[in-house]
Amino acid sequence: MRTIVNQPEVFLRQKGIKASFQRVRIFDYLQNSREHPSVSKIFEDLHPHIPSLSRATVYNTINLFLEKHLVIPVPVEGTEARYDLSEPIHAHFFCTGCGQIFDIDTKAFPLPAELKDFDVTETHVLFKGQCPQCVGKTSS
Amino acid sequence: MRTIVNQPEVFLRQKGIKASFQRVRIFDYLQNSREHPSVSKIFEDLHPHIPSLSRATVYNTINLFLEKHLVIPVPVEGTEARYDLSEPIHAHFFCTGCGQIFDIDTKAFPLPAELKDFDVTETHVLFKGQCPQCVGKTSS
DNA sequence: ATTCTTGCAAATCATTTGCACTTTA
DNA sequence: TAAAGTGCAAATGATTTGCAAGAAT
Repeated sequence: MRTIVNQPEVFLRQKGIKASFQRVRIFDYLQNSREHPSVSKIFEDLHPHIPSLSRATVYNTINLFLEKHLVIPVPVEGTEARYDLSEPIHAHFFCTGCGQIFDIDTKAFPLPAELKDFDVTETHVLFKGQCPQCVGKTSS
Repeated sequence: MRTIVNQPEVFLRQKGIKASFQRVRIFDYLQNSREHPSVSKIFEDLHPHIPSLSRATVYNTINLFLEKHLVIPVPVEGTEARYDLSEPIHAHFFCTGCGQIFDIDTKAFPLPAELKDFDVTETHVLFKGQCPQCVGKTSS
């Protein structure tokens, strides 16, 4: 269960990020989105409400959030990067039918013995297939 | 442990793929590579030996191999796709220091109950961090 | 006033496409 | 010789960069 930050400006400052209008809006968007959005999606959804917003600013902001570890890239292959707020370990399910990415609760993955000399900082588990809404539909 | 195909032309035909010179070379390259290479890497390594080779052919071939399920994309974020020959389930470790991707043997990941109505066709486990060679070095 | 942020446009990089030429069954 | 494969160059799409103008401290 995600913890919603209700004072994003304070939260951003604590992370060493100056809380500009655009950054707060993008952070709010990420908090309220469950779709692990791409930069394009963020831009297209916010642009109508912030007409002056530029794609470059969304890229700048996401890259800043990445540096400060507020967001992580969801490791799905494909041409467009998708992002998620950093959270305790959880898995993702990527639907090859509709492209949605679902959060899946899961216990921590037991670390294989092979990795004992590695410094493991992140674990990602990705399932792929069809979600219940897509299972019925043709898949040709 | 990977099974090496020593008659790639026969193998490709069995998969319904016409065994052109370039395709056999690219398949051989994938078999002998342990680096989960990108298209650029494949191209740059083969080009000196096959001067006529074109990047487009490498893309065509990889896309064909993907269709025929000979290779799978390794789901790491980043701007360049990386590929692996299809294999029984295993995990990957991505080193944020040197960019190497290691194969890690692992038991099948137990399917979370949440996914009972999903059609799960693939499971990917990705660990990230620093490999033993990079752990010592500065990380600023 | 200095520093950081934004927004535009141009640049870059990965990937795809269109098409003419070559290979091969 | 028809069908499929290759290679080049141009097109597309995502992302980054350079820079001038704007906002914040």
